[in-house]
Amino acid sequence: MTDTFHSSQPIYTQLAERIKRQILRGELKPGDKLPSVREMGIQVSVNPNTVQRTYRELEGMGIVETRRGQGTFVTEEQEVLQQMREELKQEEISQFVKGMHEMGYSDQEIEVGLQAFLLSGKGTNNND
Amino acid sequence: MTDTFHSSQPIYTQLAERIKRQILRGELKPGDKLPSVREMGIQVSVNPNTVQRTYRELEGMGIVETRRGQGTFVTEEQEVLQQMREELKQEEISQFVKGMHEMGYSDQEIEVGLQAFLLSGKGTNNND
Amino acid sequence: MTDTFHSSQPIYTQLAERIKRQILRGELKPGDKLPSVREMGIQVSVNPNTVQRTYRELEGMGIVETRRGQGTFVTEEQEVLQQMREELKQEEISQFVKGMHEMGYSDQEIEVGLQAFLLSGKGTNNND
Amino acid sequence: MTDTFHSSQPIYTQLAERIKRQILRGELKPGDKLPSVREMGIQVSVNPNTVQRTYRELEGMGIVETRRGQGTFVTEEQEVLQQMREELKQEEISQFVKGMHEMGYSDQEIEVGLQAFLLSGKGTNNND
DNA sequence: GTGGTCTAGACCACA
DNA sequence: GTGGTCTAGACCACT
Repeated sequence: MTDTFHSSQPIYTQLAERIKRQILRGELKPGDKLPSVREMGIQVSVNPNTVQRTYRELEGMGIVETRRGQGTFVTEEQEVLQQMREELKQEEISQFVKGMHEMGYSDQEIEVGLQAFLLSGKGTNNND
Repeated sequence: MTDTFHSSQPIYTQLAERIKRQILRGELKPGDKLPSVREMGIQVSVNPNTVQRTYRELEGMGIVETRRGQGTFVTEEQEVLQQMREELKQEEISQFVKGMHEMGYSDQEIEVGLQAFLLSGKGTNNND
Repeated sequence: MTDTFHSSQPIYTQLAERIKRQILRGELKPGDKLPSVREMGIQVSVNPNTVQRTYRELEGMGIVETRRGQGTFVTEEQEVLQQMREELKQEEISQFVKGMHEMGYSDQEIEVGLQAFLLSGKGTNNND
Repeated sequence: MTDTFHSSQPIYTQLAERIKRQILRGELKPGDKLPSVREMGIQVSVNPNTVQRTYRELEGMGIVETRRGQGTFVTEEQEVLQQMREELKQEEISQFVKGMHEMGYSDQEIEVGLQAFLLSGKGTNNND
């Protein structure tokens, strides 16, 4: 995770997405402390101000909570996390479809292709 | 397009994928000349030898043709390009599903989510 | 086997041919391990990268299989080896005829000469 | 032609063969002067004594003639050259067949393969 | 100019 | 150890 950022989205948005994914992946659990803005700035080689902005955004969504003098923590409110999970799913799907469209695949190709792939069992994660 | 390469895949593979996508997107059309190995090497800031390996790989798949002293060109054989299109679709879907699984989404969530998204018309590309 | 390479063909091609011949001669049997790229590089006094390209080429033809950290092995797939045998026969014949033409022998001289030679029994390998 | 010698045959034999081929190819014509033993020794990077021996052998076969103080010349006697042509044909065929046998090809495979090749017209030298 | 080959040398991943 | 990748730099062949 020492990469830099690539897409045309603002960096703070990308960083927020990345943190959301880490939460979903379980790399960050409810109640966990996020790295300090300075620390995170170094880790992802980004200006601490940008990290600050990211944390503010996430706080606005209720995903993290800032406690003065202690740091920033992943919320323990399941409801919020659940909602985030749903929203991120939408975003991922949206991005995926957009990318496929750009490469000229039709909605039908995408849907049929996905179904075929899932049925073929190449994914093997039928539940979680 | 001055980025560098990121995943753990070899550069020549990533570059090949990128070129395939450019063909699908229509940024490179059948018969078009690709940048020379040296030129492309500068563009993506890798060694010309690495670019050449990419071109050789693509040539092996029949996607490009090289003409000594002239350059490397996108094939005009529709059949080959068609096959590439299918293969790339599979790859994209596979990567997408893999990523979703990593974030804890089940096959069903993915499929239902996709269908809902497509039906909602947010994609608006029903054909191409 | 300490010779170097001579014709105007690229070294990696000549080395591949040499290995194919060794397989046909039975000096290398299906399942046998080839010398490591470095070892072979020393044996034939070429750069290990050149040897690797040879191995990669042979792997592309299905003639050898490489196992990371273990080495490169002659395939055990008889079908592939059989096909290789046929192709190499064509190549040998082609080269022979080409050489004879260069020395001014006509097709007829070649064919009649060969038949006479085989009938005379000087070869004594009517079967194998 | 700056190569060295490779097979297990004595060098003077190989050199003699090479010169015979040059005559057949027309690179050396009847009456032409061969390089001096010293000169030839340098050209093929071989000891002049070895060249001397080669010339002696060729002279024994009547293929070249040595004229004191002038040098060594290709004979102008067509009969001798004709005979050499026949003998060389035999040798070439013999070597070819021997090589094919070593790789496990049967007489029949060789003959059928040759006929097929000549008929396919890939050689295109039906006369000379 | 173009692609093609080869080398020397470095570093990585797998076992 | 093994193969795999990548670089830098050289030289060749084609046009």
